[in-house]
Amino acid sequence: MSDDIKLLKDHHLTVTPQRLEIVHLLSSYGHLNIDELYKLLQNNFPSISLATVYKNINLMLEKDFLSEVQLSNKKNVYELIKKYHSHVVCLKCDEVLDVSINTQELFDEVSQKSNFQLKTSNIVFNGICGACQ
Amino acid sequence: MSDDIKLLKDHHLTVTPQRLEIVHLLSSYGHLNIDELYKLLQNNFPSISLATVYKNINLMLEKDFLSEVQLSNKKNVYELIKKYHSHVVCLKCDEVLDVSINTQELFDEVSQKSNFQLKTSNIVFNGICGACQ
DNA sequence: GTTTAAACGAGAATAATTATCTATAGATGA
DNA sequence: TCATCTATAGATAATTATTCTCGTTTAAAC
Repeated sequence: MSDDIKLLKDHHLTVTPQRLEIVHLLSSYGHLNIDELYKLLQNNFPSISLATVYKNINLMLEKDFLSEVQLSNKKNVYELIKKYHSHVVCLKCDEVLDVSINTQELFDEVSQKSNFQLKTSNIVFNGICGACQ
Repeated sequence: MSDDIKLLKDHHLTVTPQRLEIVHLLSSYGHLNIDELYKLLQNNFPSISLATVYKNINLMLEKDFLSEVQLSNKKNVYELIKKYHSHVVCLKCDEVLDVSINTQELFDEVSQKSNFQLKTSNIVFNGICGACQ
C-alpha cells in the first residue's frame, strides 16, 4: 500500500483517485490555494468539479489531514499537516515558506498576560525573500 | 475639533457622519467584523448601505487607519491602528483580546532561518478565556 | 453661497462557497 | 468474486460575500 493511501486511511478518509492526486500535489508543491489546486487537478481529471475540490478540502480539514494557512490579502492556502511551524510569505512573489520556531516562551508569556488557556496559534511573517531582494 | 475628526483628517479621510460613527464603534467595541459593524451602524443610520460599510473599511485600510485581523474560521475583524500587538481569541465566546509581546527575538530568528527581509507579522493565539474556563 | 470632488444609497454584477441531486465508484461481508 | 450498501463525483442551483455602477447628496475649499 502506498504511503499516500495509508495516509488517507489513517485519517479515516476513503481513498479515491482525486484525493490521491490532491495529496500528491500538496506534497509536491507544499502550499496551494483552491484555484491552483483545481487547475492542477484538471490535468489528470479534466472533468473534475470545483465543488469536489471544496468538499475534499473541507473534509480533509475536518479530519485534521490538512491545515489551512491564512495570508494577508491572499486566498487561503492548504498544506498537509506537519509538525507545528510558522509561515513566511514573500510580498513580491507570494512564495510561502515553512519555518520552525520555538513558541514555548511566547505561549507562556501570552497565557500569563491574557489569562487564557492557549490551544493553538497562527503565526505568519511577511517580507521579501532572498530571490526577490 | 474632536479627537475622532482629527484622527480621520490626519489620515487624509474626509469626515462624514458615517465615518465618525465607524470610528466611535470601533473604539468602543475594539474589534468588529463587517456584519456587526453594519448592524450597529443601522441604529444611527437606518438607511446605510452595506456597500458603504465595505467601501469605508477598504479605504480606511488603504490609508492605514484600520487594520484587519484574520481569525481562524471566523470573519475578519477590524480595529483602529494601535501600537503593534498580537491577538488572543476565545474558542468559546469569540472574544478578541489584544496582547503586546516582544517579537524582536522572533523576527531575528525567523529572518535568519528564512533569509527574508521581514516587514510585518500576524500572530493570533486561540484558547479559552478566563470567563469561559 | 457657489463650485468641485468625494461619498452615499440602491441595486446590479461578480466572485466565492455551499447545497442538492443523480449516477457511479469504493468498501464490506457472504 | 459478487451483491449490497454507503460515500463520493460531477453538474448545476442556491447562497453568501464582496465589488461595481450610477444618479443623488454632502463635505470641503474658496
